[in-house]
Amino acid sequence: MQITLKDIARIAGVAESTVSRALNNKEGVGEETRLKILKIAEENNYRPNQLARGLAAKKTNMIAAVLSEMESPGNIEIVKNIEEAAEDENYQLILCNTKNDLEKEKSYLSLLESNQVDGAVFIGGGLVSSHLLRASFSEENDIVLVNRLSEEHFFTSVLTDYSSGIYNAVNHLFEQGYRKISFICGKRDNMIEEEKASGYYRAFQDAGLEVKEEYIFETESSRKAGYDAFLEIMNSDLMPEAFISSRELTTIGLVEAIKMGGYFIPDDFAVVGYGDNLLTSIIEPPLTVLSEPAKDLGKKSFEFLIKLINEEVKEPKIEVLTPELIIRESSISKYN
Amino acid sequence: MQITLKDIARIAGVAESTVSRALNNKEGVGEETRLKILKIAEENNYRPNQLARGLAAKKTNMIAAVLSEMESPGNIEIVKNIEEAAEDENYQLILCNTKNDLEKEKSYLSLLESNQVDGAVFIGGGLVSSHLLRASFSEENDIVLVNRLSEEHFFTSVLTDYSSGIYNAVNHLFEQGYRKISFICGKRDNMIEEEKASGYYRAFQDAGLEVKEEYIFETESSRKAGYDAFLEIMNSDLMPEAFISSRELTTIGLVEAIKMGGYFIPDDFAVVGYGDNLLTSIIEPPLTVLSEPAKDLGKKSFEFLIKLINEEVKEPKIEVLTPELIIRESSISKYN
DNA sequence: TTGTATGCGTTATCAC
DNA sequence: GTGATAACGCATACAA
Repeated sequence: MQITLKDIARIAGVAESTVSRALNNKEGVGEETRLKILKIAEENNYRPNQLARGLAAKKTNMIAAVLSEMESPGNIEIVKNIEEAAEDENYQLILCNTKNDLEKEKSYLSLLESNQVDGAVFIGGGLVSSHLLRASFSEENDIVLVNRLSEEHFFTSVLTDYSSGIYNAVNHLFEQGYRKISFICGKRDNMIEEEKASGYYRAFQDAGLEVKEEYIFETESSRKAGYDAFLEIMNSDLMPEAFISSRELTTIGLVEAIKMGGYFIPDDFAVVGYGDNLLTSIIEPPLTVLSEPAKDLGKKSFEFLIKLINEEVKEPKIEVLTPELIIRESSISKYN
Repeated sequence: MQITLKDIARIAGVAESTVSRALNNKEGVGEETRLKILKIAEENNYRPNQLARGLAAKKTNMIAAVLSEMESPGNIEIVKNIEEAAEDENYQLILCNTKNDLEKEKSYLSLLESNQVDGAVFIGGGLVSSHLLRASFSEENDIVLVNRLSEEHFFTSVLTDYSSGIYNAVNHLFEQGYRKISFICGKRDNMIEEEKASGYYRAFQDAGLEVKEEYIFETESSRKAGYDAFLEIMNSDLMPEAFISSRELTTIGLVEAIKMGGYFIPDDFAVVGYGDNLLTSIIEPPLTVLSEPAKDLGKKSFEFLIKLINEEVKEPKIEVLTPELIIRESSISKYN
């Protein structure tokens, strides 16, 4: 059995409250007794029971990272950075994977409601569900959103400015001389995907060009969807010169399909993908990508969450980070 | 404020213990009262406080996944599978990243000792530290090791049979006609790396061939280390025909270096790498790899942990899973 | 079947 | 500076 605070009190011949104060570096305990208590605790390898502590203090020093999916390297990267930041502040991180299942999300939300965690950061996923919305209305639930939008209600959020990201990507392709640019994005009832699309439109508009709707493909977010999208396009009579893929997994599938079809990048098709990870940098040819600011997304979101928990801020804050366009071979025109 | 069990008892006009029983589906509560209680709980969105529950029942339904590093996709994959298995059993998972820092590992160990988690699975990392050893001697700490070895003491473990994995890899290369096979592994004071090396030796021995020590390179586990290893080899006068890289990151670096040097795989050098992930399957050419049984590593380790927690087993069990050799283009000899 | 009482390990509020 | 003592929210042994 672990040694408890009560045991230490008994050994030291003092009251539990004194031990508690000494161990927590609170004032009101003589230097001599403090030292004695610390020594006993050390010798007996005392570990405060976090449950009891959390119960009494109404604070667990745990937060939940609720992921919409664990497939994309980008999300993992964000979690990694949250974990790092959390560790610095002595917070533990509970990993939750909803797989885009609202029921699961709902159940993870109860971590907050049952006071098991002090706060939660939701990473990715569709428009906020009613559960989330409802939870956030209770002042006690501290929630931060990463790369996730809400319609009616403001959450403290850290977002990627996908619109300007795509805008830059399109312009880059324009500069390379490409005009027939196919855009592979997600279903546009998803606000984030709609935002990406807006960047596409805006770029064409600003260049005085007209968008041809046929060049926009809405697909699921998966490797296979990216692969299939290319096949479908090849079966049509549009012959794009370039592709922009707005998500990590579809980017991979798209590139696979192009290569599998015996085509060359960028000679036959230029490609701008999404996500700066091992894969996109190593694949042949190295891919021009929009690089998600994963590090800052992680750090910032945790920072916001801590401020919410500590009640240093009241109104929701929103920070928007711009993805960086990392230009590699896949989008460089040979006619340039 | 969240509604508590006491509140429900008051509303229902019964004792707290009755409410507790009803809510936990325990016997000894009338059907009528049970229904009434359940209804009240439902209406008020009651969430049991997990801290209080854990404190009283000495069980938190949380486990820790302690990762030696979060860089390798394989480890992430294992965590993902643990999370999945855990969710099925209604366990939460705390994510801990030690970055191979023993001090951090030690601090995460206190999660166990402070009863914040019911058990922990340690994924990867060097020989078990004394802290781990000590912790495991206390019967109360339920620990499972994944891909990690211990010298003196048996832990419940799920291991990858690296030795036979490498053995098979070497034999595969033999069959392809390669004899000068360079082996890039980790420092061999790490038992797992030593085990991998043993597979290399064994394969040569069984084939009646002699191992040339110069062909074995011990490096760090990183992309850069793999890259540098190739450069170093090119600067020597050994001209290997094939490479076996025993870790994910070095595999990637190695392939990069080969391509960067203007060489072709497998024409100039055959390659067998480690880790079946997006990258190794998509890279050009697709890599022959030893595929880590990540799914089973995850499932099995959680399964073991649960049995330890539930005290269904007493003595440590060890399960050894064999990595699968996935043969792709990178190791197929053109002279075959 | 139901209620009472106690304990889980800590923090916090009082007195002294 | 220190010590009782009451919470925190729930589970459980025992009594009724």
